[in-house]
Amino acid sequence: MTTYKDALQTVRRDGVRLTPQRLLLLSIVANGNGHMGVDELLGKARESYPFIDVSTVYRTLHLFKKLGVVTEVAIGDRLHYELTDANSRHHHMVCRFCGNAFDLSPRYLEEFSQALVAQYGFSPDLDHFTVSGVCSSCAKPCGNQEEG
Amino acid sequence: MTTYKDALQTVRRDGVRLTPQRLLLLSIVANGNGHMGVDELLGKARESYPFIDVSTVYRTLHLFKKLGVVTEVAIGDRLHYELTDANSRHHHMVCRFCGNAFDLSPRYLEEFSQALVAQYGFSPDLDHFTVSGVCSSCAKPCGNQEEG
DNA sequence: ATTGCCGCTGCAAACGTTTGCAGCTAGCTA
DNA sequence: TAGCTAGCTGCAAACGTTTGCAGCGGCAAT
Repeated sequence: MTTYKDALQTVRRDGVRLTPQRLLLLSIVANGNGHMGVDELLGKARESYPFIDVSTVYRTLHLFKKLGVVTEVAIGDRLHYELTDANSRHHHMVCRFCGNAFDLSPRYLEEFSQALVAQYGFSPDLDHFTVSGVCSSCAKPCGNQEEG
Repeated sequence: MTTYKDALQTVRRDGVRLTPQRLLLLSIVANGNGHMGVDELLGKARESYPFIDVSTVYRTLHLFKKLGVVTEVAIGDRLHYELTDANSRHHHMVCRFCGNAFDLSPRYLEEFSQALVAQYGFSPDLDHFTVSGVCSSCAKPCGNQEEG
């Protein structure tokens, strides 16, 4: 699992600088459980460096996303950020009742993707795909409480 | 094509009132080309009724969406609104280069959906699905200009 | 070690969207 | 037709995110 060190190297490219703020944010994303929003990241960052600004967090996350170092995952209305791990690429299924996220194997999307290319000549971006729905637990008759 | 009249009836449900503002916005969405953002809707609405407020547009669109009368389609960063037409349900493929939206037959998603239910017991919400990617025109060697 | 360049930061203002509130009005009742 | 009530509107302020700007600081050349 070399993703964090790979990420560091990636950030150094093209005159992009590895500043303390960026190191801090990268380590927070890397050590986080993988599903942190901007608020959480800012809060954690301020524990180490209280002067960091919200705009720096946004700018840094956008940069990391552009560099492919972090992945932005839309869960409900919120955007979450996690370290991109090319070796264990996966997608998400998010339950709209309980909010839990489940991993989804890429194989189902591969079929879908191939069909689109063949039929329409359209190459879908399916690197980080999230689909909303209802999970098996919440689908049970007694379990479907919204936002449980 | 009875969608507009159906929509009017739907809006009357549950003590929800049919105000001039709502009628106006509904007719604009219904007569629009199907891909209008909040700005455009507000502008069009103000041609008929200059005093209408942005917040009313947002609130009305959210209401219509909740009632299932309009469909919210994410195209790039923008949200577009179109009248829901249950009889011609379709999905969208949006090209990230030229921004054009293409209709996608639901059959490909049905296979995908069935696989998810069978494999994970997860029922995806695929009523209004939008996938980003690159269209056949922009995939040609000379055609891939961003935001063309 | 000093200099200069250029990318990054924090601040503050701008932007798009949401929310609280007081007054207004659609639609019901008589 | 008149009156009532609950839902709706416009306003303004709040919120989360983005952008412009002046100054700071890392890096490379000297």
